[in-house]
Amino acid sequence: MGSGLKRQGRVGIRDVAKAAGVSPTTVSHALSGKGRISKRTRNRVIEKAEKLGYKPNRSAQQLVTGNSGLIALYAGNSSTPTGRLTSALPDYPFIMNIAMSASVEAIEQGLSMALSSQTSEASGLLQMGVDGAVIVDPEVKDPVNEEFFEAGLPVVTVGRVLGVPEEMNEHWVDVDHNKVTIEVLEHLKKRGAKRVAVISAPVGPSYVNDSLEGYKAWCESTGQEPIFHTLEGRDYEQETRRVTKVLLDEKDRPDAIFCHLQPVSVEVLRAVIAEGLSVPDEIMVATMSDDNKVNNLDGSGMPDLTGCNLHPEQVAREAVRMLASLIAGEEPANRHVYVPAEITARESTNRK
Amino acid sequence: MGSGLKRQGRVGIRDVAKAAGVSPTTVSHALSGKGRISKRTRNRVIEKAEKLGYKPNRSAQQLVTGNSGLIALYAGNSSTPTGRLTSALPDYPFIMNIAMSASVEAIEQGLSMALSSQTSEASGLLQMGVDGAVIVDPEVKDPVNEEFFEAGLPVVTVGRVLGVPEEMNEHWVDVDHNKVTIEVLEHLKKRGAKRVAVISAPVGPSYVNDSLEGYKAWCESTGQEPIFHTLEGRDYEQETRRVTKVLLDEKDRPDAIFCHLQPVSVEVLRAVIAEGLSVPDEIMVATMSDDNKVNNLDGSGMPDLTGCNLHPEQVAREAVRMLASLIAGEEPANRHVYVPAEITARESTNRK
DNA sequence: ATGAAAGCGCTAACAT
DNA sequence: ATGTTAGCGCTTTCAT
Repeated sequence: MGSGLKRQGRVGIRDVAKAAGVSPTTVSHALSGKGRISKRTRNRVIEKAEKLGYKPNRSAQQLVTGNSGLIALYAGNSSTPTGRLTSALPDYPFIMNIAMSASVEAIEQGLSMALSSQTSEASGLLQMGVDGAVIVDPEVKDPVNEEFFEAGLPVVTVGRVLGVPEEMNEHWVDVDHNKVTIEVLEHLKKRGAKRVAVISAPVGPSYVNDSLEGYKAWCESTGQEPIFHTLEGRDYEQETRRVTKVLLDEKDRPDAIFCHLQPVSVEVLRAVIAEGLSVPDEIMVATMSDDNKVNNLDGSGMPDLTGCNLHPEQVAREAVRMLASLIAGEEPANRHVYVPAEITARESTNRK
Repeated sequence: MGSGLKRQGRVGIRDVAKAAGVSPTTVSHALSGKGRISKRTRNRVIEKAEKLGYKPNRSAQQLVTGNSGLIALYAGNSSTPTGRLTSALPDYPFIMNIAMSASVEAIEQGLSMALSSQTSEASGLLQMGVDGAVIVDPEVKDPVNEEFFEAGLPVVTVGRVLGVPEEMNEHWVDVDHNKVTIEVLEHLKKRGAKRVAVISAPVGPSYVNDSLEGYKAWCESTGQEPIFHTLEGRDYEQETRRVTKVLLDEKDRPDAIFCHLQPVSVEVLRAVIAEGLSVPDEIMVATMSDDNKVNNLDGSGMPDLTGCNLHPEQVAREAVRMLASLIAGEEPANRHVYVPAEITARESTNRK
């Protein structure tokens, strides 16, 4: 026997049944909304259940339904270029946030969650009988997507899979990067920016496309000539310094730079200041990926960085909730969810 | 019904029993090592089980044993000073590594794992019926420790709880920071260091004590005067620059600097180079916390940083394994486990 | 609209 | 040393 000690006095479905004066079956139905039950009894049952603090025993539910109650959170290493100092930064905090929140939401949904960051682990989880998966920043070429798809297991992605038939990526949660990009651009404009340049993350994830489209549309509508560089991701720091130098040396120099990745913004900040230019007066800098634990730079001699709150916690929760629905055999309320994001203005764009 | 589709043709204990010509009970006993069974039949059963690819149904096991099969990984925010750029760095990769590995090991142990980083979440998990917890870098004052202790639930810590009676921290996994510190110091000495200074992480976690003790012992045995600064953790970058300046301005300047935290080392590297001194020829720099994804600085114009492989994956696995034993009601093989660590020499200490 | 009964896959008393 | 029996707490036919 384990340390379980047979959870003393835990209230079960029978206790609720007795208290409500009905059968266990009725309680089950009332709580799951499956059978046909009169409103009155249902409410009575629910009330009693809450009053007694009834929590269904997940093991029993899983045993009878045949589910394992386990889901995988797969955050592939795709977007984690290895071997460089700064390259680790954009991903860890974001994935940590997602993982923590997803884990909590999973618990609340009666599921538990296994993390995996490698293809082999993910396959292992499949073998172990997970009920479904959340895949963060999915890649088309990643075999994990296909494996789950072929196994017929429900998958919810965070970010869309670009370039595949819709039925292979039916369910996703995403941030409206297009919209938040435009919000940032408008903010910069309002603060007096005349020419806004963009330093983009390497192509691949859908958010890069989305943001760049937003930028192009905004340029079109405002008549500004688009100026953007897409990083290759081999060496963020070096590339960023190079690109920044190029931007600053242009005859018609941009007076605001918007970067997708937070560490890139920091490097831009460094480079701009090193060049003897003032932030935000001569150049404003903003980032899309933001981490409030990280962007507050005071004490480092650099201005706090304007960023976007992409609400990773909410993204994670929505994804897990959607997956839970799918596992329960329900059609989720929405198959596509956009989580709103908004700018967090700080010192680096506070031009007066 | 869920998508579980009643796991078709899944081999159960009865199938194994039939194949081995014994009863289900015997199979159960043979596989768990509980009852008294002859060696011969046990082996036969095990063989058949493997051949048929038998995997026990966790839900059924949990239902009957009364365990939830869920453990908590609690990595408190203690060691994560907030609000500063670099302060996020030391923790995220380490905790990510721990979390991922722990998660995988949990699965292998038939458990699943919920992440939590906040007291409230951890309490929530307790209410939800977790079977035990792994607590990373525990703090004495953290209520989470006590809550679990009082609930009588098994806890394994990663790092020791300092200053509490032994029975409140019976089970832990730790890295031998004392030993690895001395290994680094010896390495530096061998490379020609005459005076080694240490910049220590803020006090609290046991590893800080352990490493500093190692340093003091080493100083005593080599006759070097100890030179160390302990960061307060308010602003790593600024503090580090200040401390480094002080060290470099001493008349009898140290020619090697060992830091606990990787981002601190990077800042030291910057400061030393900015001061016009060469690494490793004039000053060697090394770090204790290391991340191979992060310490490889080439391309940034700075030498790769010598660090220590603290084997976070192994630490996590040991901790989960120990916890699994405790949950199963067994006395674990060891109540204290030291995971070996070793230096990873790189360019920043490669003085010829 | 509600309930009785069967059983998910496993473990653990209690025989033998 | 091995088998028999009785559930763990829940869902789900199938009656009523």
